Amino acid sequence: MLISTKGRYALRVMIDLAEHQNGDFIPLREIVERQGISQKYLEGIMSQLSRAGFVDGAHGKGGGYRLSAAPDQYRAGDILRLTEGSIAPVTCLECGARPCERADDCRTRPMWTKLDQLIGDFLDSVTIADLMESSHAEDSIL
Amino acid sequence: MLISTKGRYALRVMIDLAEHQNGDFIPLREIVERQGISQKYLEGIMSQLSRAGFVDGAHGKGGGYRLSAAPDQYRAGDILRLTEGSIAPVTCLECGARPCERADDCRTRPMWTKLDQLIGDFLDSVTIADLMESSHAEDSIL
DNA sequence: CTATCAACATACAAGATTGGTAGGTTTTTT
DNA sequence: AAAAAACCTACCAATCTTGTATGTTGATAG
Repeated sequence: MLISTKGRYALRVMIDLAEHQNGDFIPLREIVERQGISQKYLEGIMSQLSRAGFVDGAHGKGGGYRLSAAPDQYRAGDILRLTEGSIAPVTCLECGARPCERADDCRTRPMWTKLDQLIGDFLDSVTIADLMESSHAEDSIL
Repeated sequence: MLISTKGRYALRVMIDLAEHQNGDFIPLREIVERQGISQKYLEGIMSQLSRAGFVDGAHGKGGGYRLSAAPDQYRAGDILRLTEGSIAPVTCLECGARPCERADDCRTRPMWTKLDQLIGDFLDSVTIADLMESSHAEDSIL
């Protein structure tokens, strides 16, 4: 498994925020009701999205979260890279991994590199706007 | 991480067997020396490859392992599916996963399905022959 | 100024996965 | 009988996953 619930939940929350955006802040409680996700678990994820600037959070009554940009400005790949830490298919390609001493004559490395690009390029080609209910274009990438 | 050491080691062993095949059985000890992998750990992986019929194993002196087919008959995807159990990027797409009750209006499912196909098709397009040292074709897929 | 709402923070934990190790048994050849 | 090598089972420590529990901080309404 490449993508855990953390990344999948993050995407679903971003889509939910996009589909229900009206300028106001949306309290997490509402999202949790619609999506059926543990609120406490989501709080941690939201905190990450908030610190990264993907969403704005507001305290107190009338508070909640809202997107900080238009839905088509968010690439699924970026949201997943943030919440998953890495979306590399093998640990040797993870950002910050100490280089494998066998890398130079590793027969499989070119394959992993290509797969990594394939995955990254695809997930970067999908935006939150592409994932919204309203998005049913004929030329959809999905 | 999609592919653990188990799958990566399995691939490396298969490539090693392909590059050193001469009709004889190759003892695991030799492979371990060349690849720098824990022998005891590898034994478990070899047992899986053997049961699946990907390699032939022979006991006793002069024994060891050898490929049961030509290198171009092995798809990387098949070896990884066997050793990893699944190469689906998300648990909801794993073979045998109980269907998600939200699947029908899941906004992200089409994306995961497409990603799953992308990964599977790519890994099925690569054979052990493609990964051998001798393989340096101009039209290489890698 | 206080009650309430909601984000934000930290600690804990059960269960699964990862990446092995330890110790032995079976089969084949010499 | 001895050696080589596959094969088998059990165990283990560390990490990741998917949360729960228990708060604290900040904003707003009355």
